[in-house]
Amino acid sequence: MSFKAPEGSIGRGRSTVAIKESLRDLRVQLALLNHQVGAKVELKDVDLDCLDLVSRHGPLNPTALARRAGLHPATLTGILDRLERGGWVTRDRDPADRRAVVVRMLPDRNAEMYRHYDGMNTALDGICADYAPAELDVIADFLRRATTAGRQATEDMID
Amino acid sequence: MSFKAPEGSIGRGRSTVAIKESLRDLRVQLALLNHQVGAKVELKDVDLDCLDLVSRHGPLNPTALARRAGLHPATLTGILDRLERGGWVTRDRDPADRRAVVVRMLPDRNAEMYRHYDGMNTALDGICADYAPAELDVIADFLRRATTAGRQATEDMID
DNA sequence: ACGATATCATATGAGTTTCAAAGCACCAGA
DNA sequence: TCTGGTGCTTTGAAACTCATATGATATCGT
Repeated sequence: MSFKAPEGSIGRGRSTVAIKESLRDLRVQLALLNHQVGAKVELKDVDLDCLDLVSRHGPLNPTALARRAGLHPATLTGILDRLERGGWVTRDRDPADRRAVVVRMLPDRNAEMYRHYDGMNTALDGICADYAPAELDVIADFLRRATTAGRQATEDMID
Repeated sequence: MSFKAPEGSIGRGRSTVAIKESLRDLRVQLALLNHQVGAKVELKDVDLDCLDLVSRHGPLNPTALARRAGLHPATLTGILDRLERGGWVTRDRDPADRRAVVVRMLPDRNAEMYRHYDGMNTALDGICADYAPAELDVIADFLRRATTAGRQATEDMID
């Protein structure tokens, strides 16, 4: 997917290669978009990634988040400090296990964050409007499967 | 695209929302995959992004790269130091303008980098194999357009 | 129930990174 | 040749990452 395939190993079809190239460009571009959003809200790229994970995978504790993000637990303390200082998340003590901490994104701020992606969102709405419902289903399906593949590839790499 | 839409603003169709959600997941997942690759080759996430840009947009000078990556020129010096030390890129003086520097990725290393994405690549080949050629074209087209939208949204954010 | 061990988050400290500003080398126009 | 502008790097201060140590709590074995 990332970085050009050596000459010998062309994939089965032209479109498959095109898809992988586009996916690579898309990744970089979304990273840059995120970087700009991060600049707006005064957060590091990695902070935004963590916030995304929290917002997505519900309330979770720092250790689980660190594992998910591939970061050292101590590093996460600093990241959570910034996120908490900025009012993006709360750190609550788990009543069941008082060692544990539960990180939770604040809903209002979620909406605020969403606003920063407004341009991209409306652009995507416009793009999607050009496709037939069946085509949209194909695209959605592909993206889901690509994500799963990415997760698998990432896990396989941790050894 | 990133972060959940407020309840009121559901998009036109179910699939469009699903696509935006998946795109968000995909972004995070690819960032994590990159993070792991970065760990393997002892490069920071941002280094890998820059290397990707160099590998993609041909030989270019640090200033142009800094603009593309949304980074401070001084920051790029450090990044290029690491990339050069690791033998990923070369810094050549431009003979026409001896202030200028041309950054160029070394082809051998390109192939080596490609190997780290092997798992993801074969997974994607497998996924693509399940689609008809016409469907693959639809997907490739969508990804291209989404990338363009991302680029536009990023540029609009720099003001 | 009690002590030993494990787990969770954070503090500490060393090494690294980022970025603004200054500096150096070079180019181009007057 | 002077002057201003451009391109990259160095400098120094602040911030960041992460291995290890620490303190608080939980769980296991007996």
